[in-house]
Amino acid sequence: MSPRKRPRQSRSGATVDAVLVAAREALTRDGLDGANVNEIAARAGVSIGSLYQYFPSKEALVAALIERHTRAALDRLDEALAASALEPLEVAVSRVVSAMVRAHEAEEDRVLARELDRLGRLDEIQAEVDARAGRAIARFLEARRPEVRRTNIELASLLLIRAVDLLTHAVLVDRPDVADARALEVELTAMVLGYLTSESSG
Amino acid sequence: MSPRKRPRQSRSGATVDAVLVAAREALTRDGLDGANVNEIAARAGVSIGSLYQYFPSKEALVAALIERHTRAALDRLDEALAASALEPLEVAVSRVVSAMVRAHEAEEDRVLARELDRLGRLDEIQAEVDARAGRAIARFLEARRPEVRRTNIELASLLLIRAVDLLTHAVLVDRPDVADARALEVELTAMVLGYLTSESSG
Amino acid sequence: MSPRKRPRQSRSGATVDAVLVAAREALTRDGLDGANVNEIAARAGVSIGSLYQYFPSKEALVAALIERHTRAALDRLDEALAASALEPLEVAVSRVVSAMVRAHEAEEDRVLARELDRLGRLDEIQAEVDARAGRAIARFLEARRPEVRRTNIELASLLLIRAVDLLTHAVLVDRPDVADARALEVELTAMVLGYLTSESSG
Amino acid sequence: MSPRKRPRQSRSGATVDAVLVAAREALTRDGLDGANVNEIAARAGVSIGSLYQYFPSKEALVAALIERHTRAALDRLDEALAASALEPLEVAVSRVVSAMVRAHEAEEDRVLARELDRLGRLDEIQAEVDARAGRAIARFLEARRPEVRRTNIELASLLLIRAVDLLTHAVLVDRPDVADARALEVELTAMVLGYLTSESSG
DNA sequence: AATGAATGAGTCTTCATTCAT
DNA sequence: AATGAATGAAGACTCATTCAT
Repeated sequence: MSPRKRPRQSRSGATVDAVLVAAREALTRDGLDGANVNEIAARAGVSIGSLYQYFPSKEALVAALIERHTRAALDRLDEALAASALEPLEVAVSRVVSAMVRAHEAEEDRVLARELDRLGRLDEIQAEVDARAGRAIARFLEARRPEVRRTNIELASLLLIRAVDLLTHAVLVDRPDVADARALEVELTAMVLGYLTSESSG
Repeated sequence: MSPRKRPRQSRSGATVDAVLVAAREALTRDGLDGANVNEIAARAGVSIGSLYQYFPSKEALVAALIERHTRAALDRLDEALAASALEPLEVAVSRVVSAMVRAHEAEEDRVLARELDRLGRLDEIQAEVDARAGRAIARFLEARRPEVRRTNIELASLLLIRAVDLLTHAVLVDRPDVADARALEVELTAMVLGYLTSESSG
Repeated sequence: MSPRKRPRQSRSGATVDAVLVAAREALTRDGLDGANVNEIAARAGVSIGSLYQYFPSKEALVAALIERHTRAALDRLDEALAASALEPLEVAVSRVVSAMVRAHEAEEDRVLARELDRLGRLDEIQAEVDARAGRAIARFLEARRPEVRRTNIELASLLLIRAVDLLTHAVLVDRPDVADARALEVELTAMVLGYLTSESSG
Repeated sequence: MSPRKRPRQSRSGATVDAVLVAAREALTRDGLDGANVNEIAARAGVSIGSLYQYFPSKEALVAALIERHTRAALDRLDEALAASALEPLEVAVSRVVSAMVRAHEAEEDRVLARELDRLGRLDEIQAEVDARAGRAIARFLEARRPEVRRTNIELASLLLIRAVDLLTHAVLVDRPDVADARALEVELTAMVLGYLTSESSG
């Protein structure tokens, strides 16, 4: 299920990279089902046989793609959280939101992730990502109490992660006419702060 | 794109309905590309020929499905907004959020809509829905000033619509272990209220 | 195999005619296989059920079409032959050639006939037509001996019928840029006369 | 329209040939629409996937067939014309007619070409063939003046090409009972000679 | 290790024909 | 007699994957 072999030679590394680049392009353009493995191989300048040497199935190829990019996004989140540990809440939230919005400049990831929803495979990766991001955000929220008034930290973490992620996509990709990244950051920061500091009426 | 013919005999209505039901199930389960038109017909207890008599392509079938359910959701939103016109902001937001969360009981719609993103066709439907929902929410927000402090009403409307919609899906469908509809409503209400009443720091 | 019923009422006659007209148009435009019986019925303003009441199969429909138009062409040939019985050979040939070229103004017939080659059904009609036209031409040639020097009258008749027919089509339909009907008649007359009066060198 | 890829391994040549042979048979027997690509592949002992690797559509397959055989016929015509350049007209015509009649031993070509009339694609091939053959015949006729009395050389060339071609088909394929190739050659030679040397009465 | 030819199950769609109303 | 809804066999084409070279 994981790539059949770890690249051992620079040639292999180059091959794997070329395939991944071509695959990202194809997946982003044509979607999960629309993408054509033979075409990906051709665009990568690699024979279909070689591609299957490194990725034993289409699914494995896509999983590798997701994994690579998701981890990068997670690292950025961790960084932003660490960097703003000592800042006031407003500043910290603003920074983290900004980092997440900026991550969408590598927008293909989102498209890919959305495509992948249907692949059982993703669930594993997604679950791991959720867990790691959730833990990081949760730790942040706990540390900010009682300024942060939310009580269900797990739920709050999930909502925040998803809200920033999905809304960034919804605006920057689907409705770029309505706002740019800067305006979006302001609003999202307001939303997150408002949410964190408002009283539960449940 | 639209049904090929209007049913004129009583048989046809039943045929169309059976197809739509089977299609919804299949699309929700297998996605746009995964769904098999022949299988849909079979499950509907209808010949493939009959299916194509009413829906001249797979795309038309899905579009019909989306349209039907999207309009229903819009109607529910309008109702909730009208019903809470005289209520305090907290109550009104709570009601509207609740209505939108409940709309997700017909959750397939969202899955379908997501599938349809790749079909140019949807853009028309989606754009119309956005416009209508956006206008309704915008009117609501304007009427609540200055209690509502957001200034970019168009952007705020879009974010609210999407936030409630996408987060409901993210929780109830993807992570039902984290919260139920009731808990979700509380949090979303907090988020929306917090967002609407917090100060812009942009 | 022949139309299921003879039209007995004026309504039926009108129905049959409407179908035949629509069928001719469709066949000419789309070819034998391309033509769509359901569409023919629709264009004729007749239900598909009614169409099948009068023509029990697509084949029967096409056969009826061919038959009707082929007989008309044959009649024109007979006429031309009769009318020029007392004329000198040059004049007679010119007239007959002219009549056959003009017959192509109802050009659909040729397209139809060509399409029909593949239908076993046509063989019967075509054979009958060949026989009748062949006999008429043969009689004409026999009567013109010894000015007409051809000895294999059956073969000569077949060649003449086909030559005029096929070449008229080849020029007027496929290469209308090369010559018009008038120029074509001159050449065909020369060809036929040259052929009839040249010596066999076999 | 042209083969999708050039065969690079020895296997492929065999595949392409096998497909072409099976296709010719099927097309000749069932016509353009009647022929079944899956069946052609099966008969060729080749997977349907392989067939589509070399011929990306049914149309491309037929076009390849036509092209291959049409060019061969053209070459035979050129040869015959060159070989009889110094002969008396009677001999030259007899030779050329004979060559063209013999070309119909690969008779399927004509059937195929007729089928292809409806495919726009053929027009290109056919136009090129017409032009090349027309030029060759025209040159021949010009060189034989004033023994050849025709004045509209372009028209005469077209008529001769088509007459020999179409009549050969009409007799040898449709009515083999009426004459064999030898008898046909005699008559066609008489027709062509008679046509070329008779006076225009236009 | 790489190549790319070959495979064939799977899918959408069409259309001649039937038959209940 | 007419209608038109329903039928379903059939066929063109795609693409993930295998394997001989």
